Amino acid sequence: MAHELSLPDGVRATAQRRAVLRAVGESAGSFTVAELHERARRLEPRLGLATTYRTVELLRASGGVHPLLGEGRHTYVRCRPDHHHHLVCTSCGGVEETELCAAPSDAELHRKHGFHPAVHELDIYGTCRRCA
Amino acid sequence: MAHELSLPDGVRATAQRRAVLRAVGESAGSFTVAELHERARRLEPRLGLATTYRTVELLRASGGVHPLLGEGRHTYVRCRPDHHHHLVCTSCGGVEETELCAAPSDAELHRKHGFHPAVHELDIYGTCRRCA
DNA sequence: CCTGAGAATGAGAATCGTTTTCAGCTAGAG
DNA sequence: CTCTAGCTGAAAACGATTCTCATTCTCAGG
Repeated sequence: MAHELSLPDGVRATAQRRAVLRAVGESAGSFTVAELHERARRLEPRLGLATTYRTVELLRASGGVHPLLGEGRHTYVRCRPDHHHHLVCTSCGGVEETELCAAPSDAELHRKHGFHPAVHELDIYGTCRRCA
Repeated sequence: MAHELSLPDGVRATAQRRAVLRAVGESAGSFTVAELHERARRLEPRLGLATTYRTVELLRASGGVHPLLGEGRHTYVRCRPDHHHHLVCTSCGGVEETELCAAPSDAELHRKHGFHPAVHELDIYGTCRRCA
């Protein structure tokens, strides 16, 4: 369960960044940057909002978090390094990961559309077990 | 090819809304609201930015456009009413639609996760024929 | 263990996209 | 044609994100 998040190579390990990393690791579902900031601030009160944004962007670029298509506000979820997609509950806002994936094959996309896929994002919206 | 976009029932057909509709219809790939506003303004110079936002929201709610997970700014693509997904070229920004779809089955999602899927969004990012 | 270079930081200003406000305008039912 | 609820533009307000810059801190190399 506890895949450890880590910073990309070549960036410095500061107390602030560690606090943001831990806060992401402790997060259950989706979160906004402001929520993350508030949570990480309990671990490191000197953490500023700007640094939280900067760290989230680092994590996004290195695949540690994934942005969701939210209504209005931007939310993120923590990501595992392996392939997976998200089950977003429209009732409670919770996000589950699933390894289930059945995207069209690269070959089929290329044959039908001349398209070379690189990555795909599949977010499934619905109702989770708890809210059913 | 030319599925006609239309306004939801019960809203008035004003010159401004018609201009936005035409601008969406003419759009090739993805677009931001600001770009759409600029384009629609050529058809109807008295169109304000706020109305463009309001009309895009109308279209989004009625399924005429679909928001994309962009880097930074929010972009939209025009949508057909039937089921489809998007092939987004990360090189030229063009968006193609595809009817190819292979999301995990409702039954499997329910069995493995207790999740009741309602809708899903699959956006495939890569390189289009032209940019290959 | 020091030290220095430059990476990272917080606070707050600036910026950007989006929504709201409100007084005036207009589509369209009757 | 008339009347009214719905729609509008302009500008202000708003919230999220980025930038600026003086200061602090990390850590590679002595």
